[in-house]
Amino acid sequence: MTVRTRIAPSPTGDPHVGTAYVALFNYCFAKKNGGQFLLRIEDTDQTRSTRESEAAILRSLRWLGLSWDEGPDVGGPHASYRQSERTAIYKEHCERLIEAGHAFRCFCTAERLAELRKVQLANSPITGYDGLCRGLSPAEAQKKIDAGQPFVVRMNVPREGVCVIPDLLRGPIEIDWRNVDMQVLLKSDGMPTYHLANVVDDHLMRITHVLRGEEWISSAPKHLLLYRYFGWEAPQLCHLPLLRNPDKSKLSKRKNPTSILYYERMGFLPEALLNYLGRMAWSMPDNAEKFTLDQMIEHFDLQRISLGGPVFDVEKLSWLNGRWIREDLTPDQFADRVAQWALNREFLMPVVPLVQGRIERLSDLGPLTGHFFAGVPNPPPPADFDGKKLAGDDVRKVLMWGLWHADALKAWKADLLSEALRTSADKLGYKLRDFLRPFFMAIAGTPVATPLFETMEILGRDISRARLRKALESLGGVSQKQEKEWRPEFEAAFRASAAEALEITE
RNA sequence: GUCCCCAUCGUCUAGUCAGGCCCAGGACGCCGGCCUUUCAAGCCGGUAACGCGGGUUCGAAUCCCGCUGGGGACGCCA
Repeated sequence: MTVRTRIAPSPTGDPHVGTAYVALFNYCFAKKNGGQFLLRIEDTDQTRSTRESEAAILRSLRWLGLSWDEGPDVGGPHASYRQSERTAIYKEHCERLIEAGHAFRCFCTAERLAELRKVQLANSPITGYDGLCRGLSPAEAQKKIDAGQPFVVRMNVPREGVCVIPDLLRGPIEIDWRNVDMQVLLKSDGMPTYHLANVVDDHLMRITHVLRGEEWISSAPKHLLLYRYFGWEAPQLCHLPLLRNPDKSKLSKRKNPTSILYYERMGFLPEALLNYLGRMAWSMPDNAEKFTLDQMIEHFDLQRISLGGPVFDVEKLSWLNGRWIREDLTPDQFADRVAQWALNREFLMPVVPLVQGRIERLSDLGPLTGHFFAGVPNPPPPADFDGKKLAGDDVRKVLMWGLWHADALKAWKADLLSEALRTSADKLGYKLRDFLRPFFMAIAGTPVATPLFETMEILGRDISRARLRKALESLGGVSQKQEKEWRPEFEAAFRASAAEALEITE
């Protein structure tokens, strides 16, 4: 049996370094064993998935040097590799489970479930579906369906005994079935949940080994149970330790840049980033710091994974990147890399309309566009942030609002930024011109620069956010207490926003 | 709160499975020095860890138990 692994990202945002990390391990494991590595898009969340995000993920993984034997762009014998195009398959499998008595239709409303949850939390430590609809007779269920009542499909779960999860790294993990919820398998919109789609696809696509994040351990019993219900052999499971923020919590964009696009724009070489991810929880037999993807494959061994969650340390990544730049590029290659990175049409064309009309000599380009090539530089001195109408504490407040927008905005587009910041200026009673000055200082480092919203779009969400954050820090930072004081006003301004993209989602 | 996972320098880690070679090695960072027209880079040196308590053993970072600490999961998100 040939080894087959996969990475199954959900296209709901910027490509995440955690995705690359898990992909790398799956890739190395497959290649080490002469097997195949697949890419499958898990876009079953219709409200959050976008084609744009999917394209960015594919592009980023390729940029890193990872390739897949089967996937939505390259096809393969088990197409489609996009779950939204496989809904008939999931429905049919779900039907099978219902007929076999392994699943049931549930007509409970969101309100009832919320109420149930509240009562449970108050009375016991266990939450979860109470099984009300499981008792419905086929006739009763049919009557509700005929009446047009929306429903989901839930799986039956044993009420006693333990589930043993054979984890390749941790040995058997035991979880009591009591702690496993009657998971929804098919949502009321007809889409499968992760649990169903994942199991069905991994089986149909002949996946033999599932290397995934540790966060999945607690739902592994559901997956194992589904394999059993279907009468399928489950793949080998291996849960990788999670990448962490410096405070040890699971790596998150609020605390750390997590987008691969950020690292690309910051000027990290793909081979250095991949090398660094390979140093997360894994080591070469000789403890080498620097190695290529091929070297990693050659020496790859699951036993060399350490289980403590590694902190993603940008300092060390930078050091490693420096070594790759200094030690592995000829002058010619270095020049090519610089061209690839920024001196190319793809990057420059969006910049051109921002500069062509405002220069007299080409040499004006340096000072005018330096901020496009600067990563996250040190901000100007605090006094430079003060304008005539907006100064001191208000500067920090305004930048804080900007940071909140950077977290909340559904897409990082100039028009959305424009709307968000114009509305903010209005709500806070500033003229746009006064309001924007701190942003120019934080983003471009000078009040004389390319148009702000377009500039921020080109720089990307993570770079922009990092610059805002750094500017705020240089201005003395914002205490949690202060943040709490300011937040309600911001939320009040946008919670009921007419523009959906500006809504605050907590 | 409940369930589960984890535990070596501030951080990434080697060593743990097959106990002695470890009063714990390497790397990042930091500090100092050398080199040098600056700054880097490079070279040399320093700083700093087996979470705690019990066992088992002639001997424990390594095995067992407890505690503590950290993390994850408890969604019609993945």
